[in-house]
Amino acid sequence: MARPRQQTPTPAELEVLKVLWDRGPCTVREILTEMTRDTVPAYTSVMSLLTVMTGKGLTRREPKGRAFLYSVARPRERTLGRLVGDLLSRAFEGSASAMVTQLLDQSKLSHDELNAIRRAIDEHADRGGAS
Amino acid sequence: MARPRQQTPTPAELEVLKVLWDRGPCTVREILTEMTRDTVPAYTSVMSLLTVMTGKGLTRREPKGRAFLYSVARPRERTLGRLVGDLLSRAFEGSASAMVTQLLDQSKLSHDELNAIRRAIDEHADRGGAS
DNA sequence: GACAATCTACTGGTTAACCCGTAGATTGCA
DNA sequence: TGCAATCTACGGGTTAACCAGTAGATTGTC
Repeated sequence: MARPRQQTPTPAELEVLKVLWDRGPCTVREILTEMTRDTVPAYTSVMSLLTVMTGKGLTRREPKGRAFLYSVARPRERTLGRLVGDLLSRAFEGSASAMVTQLLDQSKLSHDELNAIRRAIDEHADRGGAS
Repeated sequence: MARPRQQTPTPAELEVLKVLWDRGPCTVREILTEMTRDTVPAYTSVMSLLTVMTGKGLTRREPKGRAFLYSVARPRERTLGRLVGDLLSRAFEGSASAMVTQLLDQSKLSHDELNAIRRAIDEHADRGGAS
């Protein structure tokens, strides 16, 4: 075994998921036209991606006319949560505060954004969970 | 071009970096014995990793006796910051609050940890940056 | 019916990521 | 001096990730 298959979406797969999150179920053609990237991939490249993603359980597909309609198999929050959780465990040993510290240092945050983070924390605390 | 070389450390590379962060400059042998993983890699596997990492600029090396002494080329915070920043831009469009929200939902946080996060935010705000 | 457009399935090619073995040099030690 | 241990350099092997072309079927249109 050389490299275990990644459970979390790869960068290219994430681009596709973002389109599906924004637009809902799409055909390959629709995904392609919605892709906002410096270099737009070929039609068949997106198809290959979707085939792999469906195999991974990231997307599902159903016939729609002569084409396929692709949709996400998991809610957006769950996929993003996995991405964050993966990094949290791999790089920060599960210490959320350490990760937030790095996040704060990394990005230039506005006052509003800082408050938004505070609100998110308060809401989370209110919702229970914390002992 | 098939896949651009990853600037941020890969999972396996991160394991090596963690040892170097904890123990300081190490030989291959030392890194190997300090590796706490379910399956310990072969000596030459760690060597290959370090060769790639040095090529990436993640580590440096200098002779030490008949072996090489490897050390990190960048401070820990910078590497971790890049990892977080990469995910922040790729998955959250730069919205730190959205990322924190996912982080909170993902991990079970104690009351102390929540407060630690709050402190980190306050310190960051005090240190300037936010308007 | 003929032609162009479009979609899928299949195949292939490249590189990073990951892992490891072997050969040869060097060293420590009995 | 001879042997074992150890380290580097080199090469190779596998798979995921990524990209794209070609063939064939289907469909819309004149």
